Amino acid sequence: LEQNKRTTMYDIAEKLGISVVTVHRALHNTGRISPETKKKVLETAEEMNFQINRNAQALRRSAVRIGVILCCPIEQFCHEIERGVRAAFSDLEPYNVVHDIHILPYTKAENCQDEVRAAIDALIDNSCNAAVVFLSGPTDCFTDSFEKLENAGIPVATVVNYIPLKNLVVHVSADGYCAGRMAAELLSISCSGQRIAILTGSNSTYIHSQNLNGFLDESKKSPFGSVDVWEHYDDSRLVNEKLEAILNSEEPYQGLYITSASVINAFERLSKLSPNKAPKLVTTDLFEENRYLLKKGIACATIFQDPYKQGKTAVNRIYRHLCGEQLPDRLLIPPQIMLCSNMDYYPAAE
Amino acid sequence: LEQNKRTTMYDIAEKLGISVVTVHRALHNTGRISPETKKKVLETAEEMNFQINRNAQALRRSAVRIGVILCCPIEQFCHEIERGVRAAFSDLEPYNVVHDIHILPYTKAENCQDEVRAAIDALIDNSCNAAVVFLSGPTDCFTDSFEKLENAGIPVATVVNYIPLKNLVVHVSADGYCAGRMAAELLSISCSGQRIAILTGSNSTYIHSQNLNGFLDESKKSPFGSVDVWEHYDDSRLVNEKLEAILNSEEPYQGLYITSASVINAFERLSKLSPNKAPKLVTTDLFEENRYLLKKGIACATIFQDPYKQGKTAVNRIYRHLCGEQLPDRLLIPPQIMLCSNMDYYPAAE
DNA sequence: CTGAAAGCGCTTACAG
DNA sequence: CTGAAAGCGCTTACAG
Repeated sequence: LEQNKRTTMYDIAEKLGISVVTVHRALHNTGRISPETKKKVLETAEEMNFQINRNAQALRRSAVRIGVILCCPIEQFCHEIERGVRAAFSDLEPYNVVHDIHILPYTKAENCQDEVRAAIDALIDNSCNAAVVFLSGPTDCFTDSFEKLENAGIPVATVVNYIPLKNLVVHVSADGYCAGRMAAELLSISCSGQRIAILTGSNSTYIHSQNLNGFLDESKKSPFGSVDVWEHYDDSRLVNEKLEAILNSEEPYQGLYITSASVINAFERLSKLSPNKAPKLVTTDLFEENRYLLKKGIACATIFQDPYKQGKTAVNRIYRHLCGEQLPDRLLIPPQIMLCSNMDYYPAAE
Repeated sequence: LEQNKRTTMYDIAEKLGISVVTVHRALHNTGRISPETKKKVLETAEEMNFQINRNAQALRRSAVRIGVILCCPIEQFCHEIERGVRAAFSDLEPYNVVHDIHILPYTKAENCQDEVRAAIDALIDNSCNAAVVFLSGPTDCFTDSFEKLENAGIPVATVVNYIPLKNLVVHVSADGYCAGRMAAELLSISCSGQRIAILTGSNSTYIHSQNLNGFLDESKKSPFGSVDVWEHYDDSRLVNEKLEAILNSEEPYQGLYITSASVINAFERLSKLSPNKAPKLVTTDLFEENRYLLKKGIACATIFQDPYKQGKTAVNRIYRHLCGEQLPDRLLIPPQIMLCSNMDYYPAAE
């Protein structure tokens, strides 16, 4: 049937009396081409409602290689990112996409530096068509390696932590501000007008400050009696010290919001709490520890930032970029509220 | 580089000294082929880790036409399903997929019957390669039309409501049982040991009974003082009558769970409630009415069943089925908890 | 600045 | 039961 017929590059070429190669050059803005020809092609493409056939495109261009570098101190978190990344590649496998995954052990910071550099070199040597990068901690020390990536013309997607790169195509992360607001709103259901404690890393860490700002802004809407912020600077001893202080406060807290992965460090103490007497507890992410606390009724909810989806989305986006799609350069993954009754759906199986 | 090379059907053919056509027949279980040849091909494919190149496959087979029939009395809900369906098609457009969408006005039941039959005929006449179907109400009257679909060999995906069809490939729906559990768990945070009312359609409707069973099962874990079920049989006058009775109950209710779309009918009354005095309210889905109630603090949460995602997933699944992927025949979309602070993320923009 | 030709890996008639 | 040939719509050298 006629209606099944889509416009192809041949149709455009025929209409203008030029070759398909010229059409290709006009559409992809590549090689030398006269401005008038280009203009005519683009107009005609628009007019004939041309949409490139990605099957043909991907078939011709043959295998696409995407490199991935993950380096993160929180093992469970890193593992979920990796699972998401692998799931994306598994979906893309039939489309002739190959991958090059480097999971770097996060031991001493110095060790890691060498390995990050080596991994970046490997991506370039293997002539990857694109890269997905997740690095923890400061990245100033990698400027030389990043420059190599840029010079090799390899487009990059960052996950979780933003890195300012010239060839950055998209940054995928959780919406930490929204997560903080959700925690506050959730606690406000049962703790309106009461005393709240927040146990957090440090206000100078981007994601923690986002959580905190979200929480405080939301608190203005339906005020608590007070909101006290306890920082532990990601020091596991301080985590437990501050937690103890919160639990033994003379004026007791009715609600407690724990940001970041510090639940892992605080787990032993938290697991001994009794569900009915302890403050209403809202945690962050979905580590094994949080699952246990939810099942026991010690935590009433956790704000899940879906690292699986972050990893999966990053790979997907960079692939679609390689296909020529125009997409936004920033993508926020909405946090989700996990209770006991829905947590088995996450992390996603598919 | 050698490592970039994937096994193709030619590689298998060459290895076995047969033609690529025979390999194709073996892999797709089509046409006449000797059992030994077939066995050898399948073994070799496995051994050489053959994965079909879907780009080449889709390119050769040219345009795929997917038909969609939606018929539902709740306009906002139907609209979201449609948006999801269109989003899926928009993603698939570069892959040479065309669509045939029939949104049927849900007026009198009899009217709708004719239109459903006409739409099914249209799908067959246009030689659609697959269909996505969402029908409300009883479907016994359509057996003749369904048979035509079956005889035409058109694979079908159902959304929201299950229909028993021989050519059903996948059914996509929300997990209503989980939604009910989530509502109970959410209310248990602030209403443990207190009196709860559930306003629901009818226990004989599948989705309502799922919500209810989930709620009651979850209640066993952390018991409420009592849980009373009020049925309104989807009669808008009864909705308001029962709601009034709940709100004016001599022994007041501290929590209220409203299943299904009855919030739309109950909206006028609900919107007049004062946030602090009314029972803690948990609603279902994310209609304009729910958004308003969340913003005003009248509802504390709503359990979102993501019709957008249901529609989108259904189209995606049936397409992947056409590509030859083996996928589960049932897909439950996990419900999500919407508060004021995260509702702007839904329905998904992308 | 432009074009002719080959080929990516499949599937679909058609012939035997 | 099996195979030779054409072609889906692009992109990539190569030649001019």
